[in-house]
Formats: sequence, structure tokens, C-alpha cells
Amino acid sequence: MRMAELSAESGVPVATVKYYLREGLLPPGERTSPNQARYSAAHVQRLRLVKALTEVGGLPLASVGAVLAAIDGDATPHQTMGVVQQELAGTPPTVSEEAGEWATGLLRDLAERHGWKWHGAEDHTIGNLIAALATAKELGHEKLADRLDEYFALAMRVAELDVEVVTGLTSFDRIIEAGLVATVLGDRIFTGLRHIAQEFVSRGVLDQAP
Amino acid sequence: MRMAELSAESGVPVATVKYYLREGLLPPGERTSPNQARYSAAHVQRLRLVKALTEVGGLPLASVGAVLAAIDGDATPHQTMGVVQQELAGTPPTVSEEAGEWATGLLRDLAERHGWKWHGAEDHTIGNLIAALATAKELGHEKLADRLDEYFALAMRVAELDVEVVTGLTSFDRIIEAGLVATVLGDRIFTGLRHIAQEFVSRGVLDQAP
DNA sequence: CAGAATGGATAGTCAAGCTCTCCGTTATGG
DNA sequence: CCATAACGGAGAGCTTGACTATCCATTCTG
Repeated sequence: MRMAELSAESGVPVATVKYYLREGLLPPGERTSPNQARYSAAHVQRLRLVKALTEVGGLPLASVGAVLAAIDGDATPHQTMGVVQQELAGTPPTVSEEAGEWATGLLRDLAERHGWKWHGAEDHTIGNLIAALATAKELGHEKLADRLDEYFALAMRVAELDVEVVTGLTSFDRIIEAGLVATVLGDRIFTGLRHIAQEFVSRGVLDQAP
Repeated sequence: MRMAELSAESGVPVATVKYYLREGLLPPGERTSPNQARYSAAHVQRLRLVKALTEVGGLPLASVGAVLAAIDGDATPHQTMGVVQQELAGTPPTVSEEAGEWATGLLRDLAERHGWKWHGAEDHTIGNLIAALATAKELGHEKLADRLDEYFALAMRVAELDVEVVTGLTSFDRIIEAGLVATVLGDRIFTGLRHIAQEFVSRGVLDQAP
């Protein structure tokens, strides 16, 4: 297929497809002559993936590029998901030293209690958790951290479901893509469900207090 | 306190504080003369809240403005949280009609099974869920939706914790702010915990397959 | 073979979120 | 009481990200 069809099929405007080609988010088509190219179904899928990561996942294009480079590389699915998580996390905001150390301590203890390896704040997932907890403390809402163990236990249950969804697939490429989708879209889906549940649970309760 | 101290105390540059005043994100200080003003601890807390919502929560300033207007209004905590959720969700991306209807059907059934009221896609929380599920389907990963009930059951457990954290506070203002923090920072925290749990659960499992 | 489409490159646009510069007024330390 | 620093307010300018538009020399296609 050629440009016009690729654009129609994926729902991405021609000018934007060209832009993505320039930025390396979409691999070049197969050349049929010095200045003509042919695209495949893989290109359509790739464009849909870019749309999913930006529009639904809210990732900046640069992160999408890094993620795509990782899934095109020859790392194992597990290593690739590590890259995905780094990009998904982004660069954590800085917080006051005091609150940061408090949050770091909480998380290190959590890691020890639950037996996972402590990576430190250079891991952006950890860095973001530290920032979020520290910010809560700075706002005077450190109570939010009281239930960290319960939250983590539930996160484990969610993660088990996530992994179940991914296993059973037959190709490495497919596993990686499913992992990516389960992580990026899965975050949005679970967050949405949580909001619905919050509204459901708090109906009535919230307005009674003082 | 005056501008310089407000800036130092909150960690927000003077020029940015002025910008926020212009945009109505920060209420004006108390005038002491036609062109001088005094700020209070409430202003510092407000600036911290703005920082939390933008840096950690990732909200655009316009949404922060809407959220702040809502918490300053005289709606009940429950109503206010409704506004917060709308803003947090943002405008959902559009999806193909086919995938959209499939996703809508899934969610409507979920609503019926669990007894919560169906609001339709005008509710942005629902709209985003529809978009995320529809996108998964368009990518050929509709398996992600198979476990919706289990995900929802866990979301309910998380939401119960969220509400427990908020109840027991003594003023309406404090309840609303805690709800906001529990929702915005809570999303980030749970997402981070989920990522750690995914890495923990998938260690080893993910690289075995084919 | 004429007119539409293509690929490639360059420049222009637009919104968000600050940041800089002025300017006339107000505090304030010596 | 005055020199100088800080203030508040308004406007213009800057930077980044993500496109979008315009050209132009090929290459298709009916």
C-alpha cells in the first residue's frame, strides 16, 4: 500500500505520517524506486500503536520513540518491559530533601517486607513513587501512606492478572506488544475503574462528616 | 508575608506566582494599599497544591484552575470530587465506531452486574475507559477486557481504602483536599506500585514462553 | 501523455507554560 | 527623610512539543 492508503487505514493524516517517518517513529517503507516506497500492514499497526501510546497513554512522542526502539531491539520481553516502565514513568519532579527521605524510608521498608529488590531513586518508577509520597507529606496528607502495604497487596493482585493476560501468547513480539498494551492501556483502565469505584463507595459517606 | 517570601516558601519563582495570579489559580493577596498586597499561609498551601497537581498529577493548568474553583465553591465533597474526576479524565480521544460500541457494551454490562449507575460516555471517566478498551481492541489485544470483572473487584477494594483514608477528618475543606490528594497522588502511587508488582510477578515468567 | 499522487525537505503554525522587561508606587534602613 | 530595594501589574518574548503547509522534482495511472 502507498501513503494515501496507509493514512486512510490508520486514521493518521499524510503530513503526520511523513513527520513520524522523519522522527523515526515509523520505519521507512520498502523502496520500489529511488523515490517511491510501499508500506505494509505492519506499518498500519505501528501507527495505531503510536496513536494508542500518545492519545490514550499520554506519552510524549520522544518516549514513544524510545519504547518502539526497545520493542524493536533484541532484548528479552522482561528487559523490554523495563524500558517501557522507565519511559512511562518519565522524569520524576524534585521534592524537598526532608520529605524525600521520609518517602524513601517508607518505600525501602515496604520493599524489605515484601521481598522485592530495592533499586533506589534512579529507577524512575521508584523516583515517581517517592515524589508522590513526599508531595503528599508536604501537603500535610501523609496519612495516605499509612495503608501502603494494603495498596501494595492489591497492586500484586492486579499485576498477577496483568501477567495472566500476557502469558499464553505464542511469539515474543506478540508478548512484548501485549505487555506494553497491558501496562499503558491497563493503567488507564484500572484508574478509570478505580474512579468509578470511588464514586460508588463514597456515595453518601462523603457528605455526612462534620 | 510578601511576594518574595511567598515565592521562597513555596518554591515557585516570583514570575510564575504572578502568572498564576493573573490566571486566577491563586487568589489575590489582601490589599494593604492600592498597589501592595499581603499573602498568607493559605497562599503557600495553594501554591503547593498547584505544584502537586501539575508536577505529580500531570494536570494542565486549565484543569487545575477548574479543580480549584470547584473546591472553593460551596458544593458538597461528593459533588466536588465529581468535578475533580472530570478534570482528571480530560477529553477522551475518539475511537472507531465499531470498537467504541463494543467497549460501551462491555462497560454497560459491567455496570449492571455490579450495580452502579450507567452514566454514558458524556462522563469523561466512562469516555476514557471506552477509549482505552476500544483502542486495545483496535490493536488486537481485546483479551485485556476478559478480566474486567476481576479488575473492577480489585478497584473496589482500592477505593474502599481510599475512602477510609479520607473519613475521620474534621472539616469539609480538609475532606475535600484529602479526597483530591487521594485521587490525584493516589493514582500515581498505585500505578507505581502496580509497575513494581508487575516486574516482581513477571520476573522469570515472561522470558520462558516460546 | 496529462494530471494526480508520491517522497522528501523546509518553513510555518499553534498552544502551553512560563520568563523577562518596564514602570510607577511603596517600603525601609541609615 | 531620602536613597535604594522590593512590589504589583501589564505586556511582550521565549521554548518545547506536535503537528501542518508549501514546494518541487519524480513517478504513477487512466
